[in-house]
Amino acid sequence: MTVSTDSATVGLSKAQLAHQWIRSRISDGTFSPGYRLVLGQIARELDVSAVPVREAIRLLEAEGLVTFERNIGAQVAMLDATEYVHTMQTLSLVEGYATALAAPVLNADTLERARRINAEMADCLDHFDPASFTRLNLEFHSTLFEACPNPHLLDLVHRGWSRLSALRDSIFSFVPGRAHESVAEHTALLDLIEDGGDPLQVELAARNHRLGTLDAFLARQKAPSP
Amino acid sequence: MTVSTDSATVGLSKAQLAHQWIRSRISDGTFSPGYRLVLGQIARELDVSAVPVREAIRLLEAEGLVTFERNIGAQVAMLDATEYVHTMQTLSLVEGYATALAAPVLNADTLERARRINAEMADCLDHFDPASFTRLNLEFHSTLFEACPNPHLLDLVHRGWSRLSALRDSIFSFVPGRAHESVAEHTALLDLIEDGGDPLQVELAARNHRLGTLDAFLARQKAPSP
DNA sequence: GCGACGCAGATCGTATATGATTTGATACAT
DNA sequence: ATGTATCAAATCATATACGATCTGCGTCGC
Repeated sequence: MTVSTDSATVGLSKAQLAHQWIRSRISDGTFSPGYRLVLGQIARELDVSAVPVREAIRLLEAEGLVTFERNIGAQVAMLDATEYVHTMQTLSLVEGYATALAAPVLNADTLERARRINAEMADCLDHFDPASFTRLNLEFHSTLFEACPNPHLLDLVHRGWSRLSALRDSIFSFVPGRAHESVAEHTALLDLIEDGGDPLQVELAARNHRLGTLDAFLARQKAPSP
Repeated sequence: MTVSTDSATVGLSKAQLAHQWIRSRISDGTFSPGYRLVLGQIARELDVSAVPVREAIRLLEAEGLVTFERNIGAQVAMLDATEYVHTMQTLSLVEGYATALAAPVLNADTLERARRINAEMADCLDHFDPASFTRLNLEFHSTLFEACPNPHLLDLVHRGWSRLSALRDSIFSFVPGRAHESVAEHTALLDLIEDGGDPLQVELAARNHRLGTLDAFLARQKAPSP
């Protein structure tokens, strides 16, 4: 979706290549939280020198995906429960607003596509396919917020999702009860947008939908499956 | 406030030094929008090699303060009216929420300090001192949002202000009428917080206060001083 | 006169080499 | 046995050198 990493790499500097490559590895779970990123090691693997790799890692640090200490090294950010809460809180905020800004410019086709994606999500619940459900969930929300006319905001939304995907194997997990609720809220949100609902109402609906997922996680933390 | 740049520079890498140095130059207006940043030139001035300077510039690019093109060079971001709108919109959002999250943990001393700062701002209006007014405005808002317990959100707020300060000489300007309104809204916001107002109410008050400044700017754009 | 070609300067991009810092292990003294 | 000093390996940090790319200008052919 965002970048195919191996297809359209023409014109990119090696530093940018390394940046995307490492980010993909973090997103797909090859480098899980806590994994140590050694400059020389990655440089050899990508067949480049250490300088561009260093630059890539510093950029990832700025994005919050890795931590870095002078003369020590870098490692994929350890995203504990607190970090998860902060990230979800921020993402709920910016995505909610982005969705509200995007709502007025969404056409019927796009909304119809969102409904189809949501229907697929419901199917995933029937067949118990959490992986597809998670993938489709991003697809659903993307369909809405990608139309946001404010590029800064959109960038923040992307970064938020990027962080979340980095920890999908460590903390985040599929909560069946919440998932059903989620699908229903998607429908409600689409209805609200289609009816040309008040922007603030759309914003809060989108925000609270995401915060609901956070709450479900927190409730699950307190009382692990008995 | 954020960094003194020349005082506590111990333990920082040269790349970090360059990063802060360039950022300060952008913030204080030495490098105004459009200014061309030449690697070798800056490297000579700071008496370091080009590599750390390059890293610093790439980080500034990621922050949105400079634009960068392969084999061409970097320049301080040209922040036109559209960019200003997007930045203000995003900042209003994140700062509003950060303020709402911070509100419950503000103590009486802090609120009292905010009131004093606001009183000083009113004085600046009487003596027509736009520069101090602008400085105090940041100080006022910092007093409130710095207590925000979500570090990601706080970082976004800082970045927003950083961007704004970068263009203070090009677009942003002091609008006397709006400034009076601003002081009044500050008081209303403090009252709301002190009364333990509903978080959403605090958020929207803080947000709309900032958006009001944006609106004043837009109105001024359409109808320049007659 | 006008457009295409090509050269020179400027600037970025990266590889290589060297220095600085940290870490961990080992040996020694108490 | 424990604590400390010392050394070697690993790793980051940066300077230097060289290569790649772009820009602007001058020249040549038409």
